[in-house]
Amino acid sequence: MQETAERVPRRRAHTRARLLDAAFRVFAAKGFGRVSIEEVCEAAGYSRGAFYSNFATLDELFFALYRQRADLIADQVAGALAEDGPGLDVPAAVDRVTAVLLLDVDWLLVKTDFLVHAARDPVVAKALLDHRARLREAVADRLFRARGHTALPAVLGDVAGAAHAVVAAYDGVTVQLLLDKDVERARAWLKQLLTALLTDGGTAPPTASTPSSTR
Amino acid sequence: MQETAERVPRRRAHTRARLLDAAFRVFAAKGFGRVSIEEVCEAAGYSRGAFYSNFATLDELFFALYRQRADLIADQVAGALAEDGPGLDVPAAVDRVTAVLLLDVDWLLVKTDFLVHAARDPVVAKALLDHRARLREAVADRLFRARGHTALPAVLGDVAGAAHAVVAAYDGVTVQLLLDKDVERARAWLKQLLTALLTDGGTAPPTASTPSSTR
DNA sequence: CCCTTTCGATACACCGATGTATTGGATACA
DNA sequence: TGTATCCAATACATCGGTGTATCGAAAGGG
Repeated sequence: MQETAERVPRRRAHTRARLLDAAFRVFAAKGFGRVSIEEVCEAAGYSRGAFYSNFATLDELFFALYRQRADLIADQVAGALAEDGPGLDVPAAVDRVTAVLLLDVDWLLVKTDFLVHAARDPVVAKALLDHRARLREAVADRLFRARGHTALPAVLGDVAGAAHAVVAAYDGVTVQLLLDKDVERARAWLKQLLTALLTDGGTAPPTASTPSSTR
Repeated sequence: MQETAERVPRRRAHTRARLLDAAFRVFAAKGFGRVSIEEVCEAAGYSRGAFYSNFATLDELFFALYRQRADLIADQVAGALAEDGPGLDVPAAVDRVTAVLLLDVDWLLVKTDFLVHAARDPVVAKALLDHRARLREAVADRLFRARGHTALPAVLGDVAGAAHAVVAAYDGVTVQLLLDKDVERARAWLKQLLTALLTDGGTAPPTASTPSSTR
């Protein structure tokens, strides 16, 4: 509790924010399924009264938490994608995006928990699908603007198909990262995958050696 | 309890098997985090005594369950990969493998639950990484045997790199499948992705139209 | 066919978490 | 400053799940 002289505009908002932050930490550490309301409150420095005053259920808090962080990430990605002119090179954009996407393993943990949760609740699934669609559209727009500078492989179909592939690659790399916790390797690997997907054939192995065999 | 006259060699094995089957159903339906020991026992038609006689904890059962099913799938995949001669075409193998891999959404649900579980327990993570490594090796062997018939894109590096990419693609498609539950689409999409990854550039868009834009 | 061993059912004691109802103190507004 | 409102803390009743200890019955071996 080290908020020195932090002005509180309306304490409700403050409480809510602290609960969300605490929830993130606790969820990341133990997983949604193994967390009790009490634990979240304790981590936030509140009693259960505060929780029930702000949320009806743990699920509701989880949903709010996901929405908050996901929107934040989406903005960062959009920013990274818009960062350069209309038609510049894809590899640079790939670099910036991978830097943003694979930053925080804790977020990936929470995100995957949320996926598992969404997979069993159609309403939540809808929300997640919407979020993913927005991300894909941002990617597709970017690819569309870069089209002509870098030709896409025909196998993927149109630009939307390529965007789909980008997201799939991201998800795939995430899984491996969750297990080996090697962020740098994951980032290099994602770059390589995206390069393989977005450029034609054996054009340019940019740098990095293959993420080795065994691991 | 309709086991008519089923001979029981040693009932312990039978009980264990039924518990595992029940666990699979219950885990798939509600998610590991939301399942109690009692629920599993009830679904299996046993009392908690049977459970504690066979397992020490729910985690242990979950681990056993994963191992059982994962080995089974691994065998099926190995079979699908070995099915044709030394150097035949990759696309055919891709078809057979996707048919095996994306068969059962329930299994994907349980598998993802297990991933989330493993991501927070190094011992379990190790087991899962080993299993994935075995799968990758099977794929790599197959690709190695096909090498020369179908050239791999240079961006992926060696055969092991390509195998890595195959698994990543599988994982990526799985995520989308868990949300939209559209197995056919997922299968088509995985084929397309693998084709894009394993063949050079704009060779041959085999059939299927791109999995559409918006969804 | 009996006797031993093994396995699963039942009963019990024990938390830990939940949700609600109530209370006291802070906050905003006049 | 006084007052009405809002919000989080506390107390309480309850429930579902856990693990253990005990018991009865089925299996298997002689």
